[in-house]
Amino acid sequence: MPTNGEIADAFTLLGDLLELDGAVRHRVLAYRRGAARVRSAPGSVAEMALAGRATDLPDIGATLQAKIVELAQTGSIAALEKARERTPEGLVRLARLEGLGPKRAMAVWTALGVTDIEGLRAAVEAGRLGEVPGMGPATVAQVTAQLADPAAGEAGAERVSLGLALPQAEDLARELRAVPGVRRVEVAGSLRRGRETVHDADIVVAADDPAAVAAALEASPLVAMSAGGGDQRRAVMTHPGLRIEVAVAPPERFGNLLQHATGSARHNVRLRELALRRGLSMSEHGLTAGDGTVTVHADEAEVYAALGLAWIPPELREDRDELAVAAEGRVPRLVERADILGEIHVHSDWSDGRVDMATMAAAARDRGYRYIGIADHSQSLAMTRGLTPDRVKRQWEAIDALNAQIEGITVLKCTEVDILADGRLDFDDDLLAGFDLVVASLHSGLRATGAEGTARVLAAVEHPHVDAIGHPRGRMMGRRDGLQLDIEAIAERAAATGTLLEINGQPRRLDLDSDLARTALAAGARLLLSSDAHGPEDLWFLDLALRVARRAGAGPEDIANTRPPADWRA
DNA sequence: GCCGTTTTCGGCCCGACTGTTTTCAGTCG
Repeated sequence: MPTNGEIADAFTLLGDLLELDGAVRHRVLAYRRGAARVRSAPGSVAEMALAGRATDLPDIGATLQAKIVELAQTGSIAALEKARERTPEGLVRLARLEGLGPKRAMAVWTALGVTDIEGLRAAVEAGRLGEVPGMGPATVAQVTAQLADPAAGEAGAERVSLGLALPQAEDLARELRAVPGVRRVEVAGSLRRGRETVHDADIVVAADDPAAVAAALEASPLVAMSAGGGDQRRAVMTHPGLRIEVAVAPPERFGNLLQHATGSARHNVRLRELALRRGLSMSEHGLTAGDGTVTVHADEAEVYAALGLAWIPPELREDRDELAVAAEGRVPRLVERADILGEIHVHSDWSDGRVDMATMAAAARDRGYRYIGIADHSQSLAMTRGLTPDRVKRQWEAIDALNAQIEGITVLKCTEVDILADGRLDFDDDLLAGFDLVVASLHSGLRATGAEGTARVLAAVEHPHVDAIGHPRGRMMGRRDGLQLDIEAIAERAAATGTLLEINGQPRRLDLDSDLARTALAAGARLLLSSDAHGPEDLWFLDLALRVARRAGAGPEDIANTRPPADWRA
């Protein structure tokens, strides 16, 4: 049975090949919309299609459903194979290079016979790219620069974690707020929507004089180089290599610009379609009526209100069902930073943390937490100085002493106990019973494929002493995707046993991700937010986990951290 | 290829910017 990801990949490729072949634009877009819809669907779309129910999903019609059935039953799609014969697949990567696109990629093929990246490299080295009609020196230089990267044109190349991009964007936003004449500055785009990875950052600025903003960018110590732009938008590159787009509008239409720049693109398309049905043309410049009068909005909520919609949290603007929900005024109350009372998965220098428990507890108190759970590693994880049972008991004594001395916060005796290869835990039950709370995590066998990962996680979920599963999938961005978990099965058992599933806020983990978390919530499970901090400066990673939870649609009642642990079982 | 507060056919979001242009197509977000 093909996974949603495999179906989505097939549709994406088919759309790309059709686009190169010059197919009608909206047919191409239909495949891309279908791919996105399948990819984010909570259950198996192949099973739905075999039951004739995939057409219940928006953007999936009879034709796409038939192709999903074909893929499930034969392992391939005839239309995709035909498209591959007609158009070399390597051109897809060419078309992804900046400055190229489907038209120019095809022109390169026609003029030079180049069908893949390697062929393009050879053509560039031979100085022949400029022979292609429509390719001037600027485009040749742009393409040549990208070819130095071995991953040039690969899908998803150069996506960076939310946790690495967000601080850079916020630092620049803070600088811009101090510029004379600047009234408001917000981080927008996929960062504002809380996407786990982004390929650039967007900042919007309310100011009457765009030139002052441009000058400030030019002078900023955070900026390595300017990356072009005009009066309304400028792009810069930070020293770590993040591209940040800065858009400027006068304060009276800041709401229109913020809404536009936040996206998602699909959400905005739906919004503009809705506007058209009401006789309004919508853009970042405002709402234009049929007689040409333009209405502008200083605040974003006014834009939605002008279309008869309640304001929609940015994390939900992904073209699921949010417009219908907002039209009915049923927008959910998502979990917020102020709801968070504490967390139970941070480390100390008893294992691989950088500071002692008292320092961590004081830092947690400074964030307004009422409790903090020290969850150091268990004995099997030797490289982290995992605790033996003897050291666990000494740590408990130290925590008792700390609680007697520290004020304003309660320190909890927790552990991040390893789930061993056979699904058993790294401590025996007697010892586990002595902890306030037990987080069980996988740290080995994370490249396994198939069902064994699910079985190990399920064994831990069923364990009577386990309160939460840490970073369930075990992904590490840029290194491994982690396990292919049957998250529905896990979440159902987690709901039945009262076991929490963690959203780990480490920038390279963000695990569960928002799609898995959304599915887990639908199956009735509750979530635990963790920074997995190894020092005080990591505690803000919890804010990243919070964004992921909001993207999953989680409200305060879905998140354990909004309550004291004493309430969790109830 | 999808879809319906104009529709089962004929539409399908909107604008900025760039480069190669002799008036605009292609790309990008």
